[in-house]
Amino acid sequence: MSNEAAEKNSVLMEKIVSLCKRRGFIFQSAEIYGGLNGCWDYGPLGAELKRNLKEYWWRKNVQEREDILGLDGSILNHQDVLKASGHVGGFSDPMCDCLLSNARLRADQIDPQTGTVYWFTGASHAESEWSVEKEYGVLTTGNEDENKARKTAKQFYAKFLSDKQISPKKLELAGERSEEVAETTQFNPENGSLLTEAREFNLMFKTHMGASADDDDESSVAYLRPETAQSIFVQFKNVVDSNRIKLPFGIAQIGKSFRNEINPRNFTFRSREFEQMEIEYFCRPEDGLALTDEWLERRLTFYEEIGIPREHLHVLDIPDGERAHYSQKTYDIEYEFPFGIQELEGVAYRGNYDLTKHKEHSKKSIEYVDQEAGEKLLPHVVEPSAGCDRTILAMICEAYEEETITGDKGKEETRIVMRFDPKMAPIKVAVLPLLKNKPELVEKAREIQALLTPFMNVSYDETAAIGRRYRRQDEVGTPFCVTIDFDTIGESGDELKDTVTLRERDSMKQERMAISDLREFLLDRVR
RNA sequence: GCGGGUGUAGCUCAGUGGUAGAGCGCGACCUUGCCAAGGUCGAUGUCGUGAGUUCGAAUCUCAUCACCCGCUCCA
Repeated sequence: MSNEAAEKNSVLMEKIVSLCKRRGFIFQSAEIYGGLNGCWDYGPLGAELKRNLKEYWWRKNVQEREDILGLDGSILNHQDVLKASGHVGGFSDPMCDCLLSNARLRADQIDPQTGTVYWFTGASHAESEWSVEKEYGVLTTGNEDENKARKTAKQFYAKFLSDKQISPKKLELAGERSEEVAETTQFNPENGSLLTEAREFNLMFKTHMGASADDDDESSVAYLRPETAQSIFVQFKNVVDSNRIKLPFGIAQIGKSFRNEINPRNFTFRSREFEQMEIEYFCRPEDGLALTDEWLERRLTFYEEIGIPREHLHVLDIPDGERAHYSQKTYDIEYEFPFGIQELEGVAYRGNYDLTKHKEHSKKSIEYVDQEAGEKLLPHVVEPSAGCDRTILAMICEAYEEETITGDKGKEETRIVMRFDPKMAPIKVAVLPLLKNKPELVEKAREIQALLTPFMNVSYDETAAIGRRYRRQDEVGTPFCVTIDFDTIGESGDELKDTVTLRERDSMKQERMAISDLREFLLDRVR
């Protein structure tokens, strides 16, 4: 992305964030207390939008399928579940920082080095009577000599100088000694500088069960789940036993998950609390790869159905070596966000890794029993795991449009319109009496509101000029507006009596429609 | 975590030490008429938070929180 394009997209993203707040889609969590890093609240319209997405996903993936069942697992997870899954221990990365360049490295990815370390205890500058005492070391390898180490050390100590005019070369090093080391990972391979001690970043939220549990009582430890998937694996046997279901079949779940992200970024994209929509689709080992491809296609179709076109999605076939070791195939479905192409969903073929781990750790028999074939097996699984909040954000970014329109008087103006798919739109129809100081119009409008409310989310607005009200609805993506005028109440004769103006969001076209036809017409388009 | 930037009304922003501002939006009323700019009236601020300097701080200093950008990270 060029700088110019990045700047443009950054401005676009700011406008989207601003609209989300202004119209009540998304607010910063605890804003009046200064905000809570990485957490967001959905306002009235955001809550509607999210419900629409989740309900549609559930309908398509659970209710309309005989082979997929739903689950709603607890958010608090038993520590043994996450030990078995590898999240405890494995879900943290030891990191260290370079003392010289501040670069951050993963401690487990540093190649061990052998060479001579030159240690120093501090440095001073005689002319300005400045000095610092701090242990520091530089590793030299191969044919590098001690002068290189001294130069590096001076650069390090110069970081503590208050007078930046003093050249690092003018510093006097103190307490030099050398040491031979082998296979060390304490030094930055790039520049030989000493690193900080490796620090653990545990990415899970840990808590203690029981109101009187002690903080250092290890047995009371529980975790907020880092993914919804584990309860599906853990309850696999119960689901099988309580339902007459045969392979292949899936278990689906929508719910909150929590990760202590080091660096939350990009509005709601990387949040510490987020919602997932996951399916674990269990199958025979020989069907896994083909089903992975099938699920990828099905998921791409889903995004199209909710208004995210295929051409704004990218499929990343994760190459060997970058996938989790147990995965034979993984696709990432990515969307072109203004801040870059980023992952919405992963479709991963996980083999039977998870069930195997839970069988081992629980020491319970959780195999699937195939009565007909007379065999027991741990099925393989394909996991389409979608980010709900990320999908919402993609829908918002995709819907946002600034349209330049030329008005009657030839002047150009900008119309901000959210082109949500009508199925997803938070408000389906706005009911607008042309004037609010005419009781007959208001009364008729209230009747139409009452007529439609049981079937869809309706908004009633009688303030301001009619054009302004249309634009307000455009900004929140309401696909239809119904306007009640004097013809509706029979002022122009019986032919137009009980008809209204129906205005469509995207085209801004208007048509006259009988009130009695409204419900069916709208339901056909907003479900 | 590092570096840079930002934080003032609902939104966008002006305000470089001396009375807190503008535009838009919002609310009420008027308006027989359909794509935001007709009229009248009105409400709104711990100037992100906390400390310090000062007779006096939105403004200067320090700390802190949040957001944005670039690194880094993302099982």
